[in-house]
Amino acid sequence: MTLKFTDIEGLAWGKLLSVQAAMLRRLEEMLQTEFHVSHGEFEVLLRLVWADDHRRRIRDLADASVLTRSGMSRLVDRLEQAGLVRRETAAEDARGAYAILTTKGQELQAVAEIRIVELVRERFLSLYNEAELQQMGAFWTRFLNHETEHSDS
Amino acid sequence: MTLKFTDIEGLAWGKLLSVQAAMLRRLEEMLQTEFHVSHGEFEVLLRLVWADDHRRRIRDLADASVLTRSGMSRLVDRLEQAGLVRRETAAEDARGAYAILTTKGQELQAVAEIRIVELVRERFLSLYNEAELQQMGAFWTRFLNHETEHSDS
DNA sequence: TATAGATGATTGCGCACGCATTGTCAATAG
DNA sequence: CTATTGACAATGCGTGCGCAATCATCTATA
Repeated sequence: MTLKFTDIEGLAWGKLLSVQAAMLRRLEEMLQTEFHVSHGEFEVLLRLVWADDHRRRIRDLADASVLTRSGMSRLVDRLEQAGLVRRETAAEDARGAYAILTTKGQELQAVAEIRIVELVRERFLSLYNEAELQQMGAFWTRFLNHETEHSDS
Repeated sequence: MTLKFTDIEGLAWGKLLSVQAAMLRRLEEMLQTEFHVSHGEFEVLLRLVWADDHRRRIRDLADASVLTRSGMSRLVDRLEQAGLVRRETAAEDARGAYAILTTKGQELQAVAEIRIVELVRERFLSLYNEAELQQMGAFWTRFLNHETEHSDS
């Protein structure tokens, strides 16, 4: 057990950071210039599209993201301001609030997703064949399973 | 060319985001609690360790990072405040300034790096064998080469 | 040499975030 | 039924960042 990364480790780990930084920068830029939403905001729209009735509790949205509840509360503020989402206090638990996708939000999400798929395919996925993509997926699944098993912090 | 990701694409791309988010959260937390520096601040210390004379221009540090010049200027402010770095105006170009590692900064970097290697090995690298790590490295190298070729934006 | 334009670092301003707190409500115990 | 405890969302405050403007300096051109 040495104190520095080996060359192989340095490539596998260090460059992983660069890859995702490069891709996220591009995505952020595209979403901002074409749709005036941040990547985080788009992710919320996407989760609402996936959800039953196009609605999710603020708490759940926060837990599923990198943000805290307060951060998510304000992110929903901005989406509401932009008319992409509306709020509704929960019928079954008056403490909670739902964020609900509006028609406008749904439309924006659909178009933005098409552009994202285009961009990710063009700059990332197209560099690998089917078998390689499958292998990557297997790598990540292994990591995420291990993560949820060991420490659900 | 369909409008949505295939399952394989969704794994290879979507989960990549989760993997690196999970790892970065852990690293941030460790660096903050054990060494009171952010991940970005540590990265600057690391670059200074690598540099000749342990000194780099603020401009170069910014370009090599995700930050703008102004952001890097303030990051160096904080490192200076903490006594990990000192500033010096450049002899060869009086517009510029160097950030220079202090002994204290060098010591902190050395210890922190050991912990980072430990953590990354324990939670990520240890899940894969040598061949798999090599393959990952090849994947990332392919991406980064393609990226620098095509659009140096 | 004089001057226009480019470049490096810094700073004012606004924004998004986390932390800690508050207000509201639900659930459980007595 | 009441009191205590815990959970959800919202908000005040502090912080780190980008953008744009500024100041100092370098470089290129006439």
